[in-house]
Amino acid sequence: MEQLPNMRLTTQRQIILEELSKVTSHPTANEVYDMVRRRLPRIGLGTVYRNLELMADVGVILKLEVGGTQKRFDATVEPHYHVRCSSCGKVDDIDIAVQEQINQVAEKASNYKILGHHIEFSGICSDCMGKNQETDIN
Amino acid sequence: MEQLPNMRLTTQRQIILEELSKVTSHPTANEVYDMVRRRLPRIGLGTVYRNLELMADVGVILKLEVGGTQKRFDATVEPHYHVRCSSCGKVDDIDIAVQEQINQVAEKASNYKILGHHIEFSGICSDCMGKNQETDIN
DNA sequence: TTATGTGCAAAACATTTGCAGGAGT
DNA sequence: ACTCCTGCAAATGTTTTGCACATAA
Repeated sequence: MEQLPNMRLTTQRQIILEELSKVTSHPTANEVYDMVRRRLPRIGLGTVYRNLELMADVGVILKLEVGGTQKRFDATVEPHYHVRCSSCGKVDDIDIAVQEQINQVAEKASNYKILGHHIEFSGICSDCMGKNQETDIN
Repeated sequence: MEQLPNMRLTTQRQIILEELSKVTSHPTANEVYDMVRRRLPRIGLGTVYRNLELMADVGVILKLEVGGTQKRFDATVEPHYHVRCSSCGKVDDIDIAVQEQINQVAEKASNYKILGHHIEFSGICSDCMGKNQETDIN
């Protein structure tokens, strides 16, 4: 699970990637499934999971393991950071400079061979700011 | 779920907190359950989940939503960062300075009221470094 | 005494997998 | 043709929840 293998170009894969590329909302697998199903009504949820996982392994998309119970996916693979709304669970990009140098700092401070890092901010989005933050915390 | 309510000091809660405080391994709920069960054999897994969640809400412990499928818990509540081994899934602390200032940078770059951030490094731990990294990726 | 907490078991989610038939190359 | 892939459904793994009984305050 690391190199591009004999990976076939199937309709399902094309459409999953197209739909994911259309949005900036970092959808969950189930949300991708819903999006794709409008065009391919007979696609299985398993296929969506298998292909999202596969594309993430190959590096065509990004798998975000952020807070909340579900994994999220992102068609933007360039390194960048995220905010997650503590109230509604929405995830947005944070467009600030990537701190490349902290990998080395972290490597010196640990026994690990550091490969990378991700920053997840938490906060309250402008939508939830208005309504006195209800409940959720998805 | 935010202020200390009429929270009773039960045996279960004391022991869960004691056991979690003994380790630095960021155990999952199930691992805490196993640790606690040695002392309280009849405790239910639901009780462990309920109390870990409750203590995290109140701020006595930290709930880590790092990569992998399970949440992890930490008795150290002071802000600090983590590394996760891409090979075996182990999570360790990374003892580097907390970048307090980036919250403001992020707030300017977004529509969010930023409350905090967490950095998760990924890497290969020294144990996995030796054996040419097997499989897992828990 | 009485509201809160617990154990147990079932339910609810999220994700993975086995398999028989289908489709890229 | 010959793999690899898909749909379907069942299995797995994690977390949550309903309820009757127990217990801290």
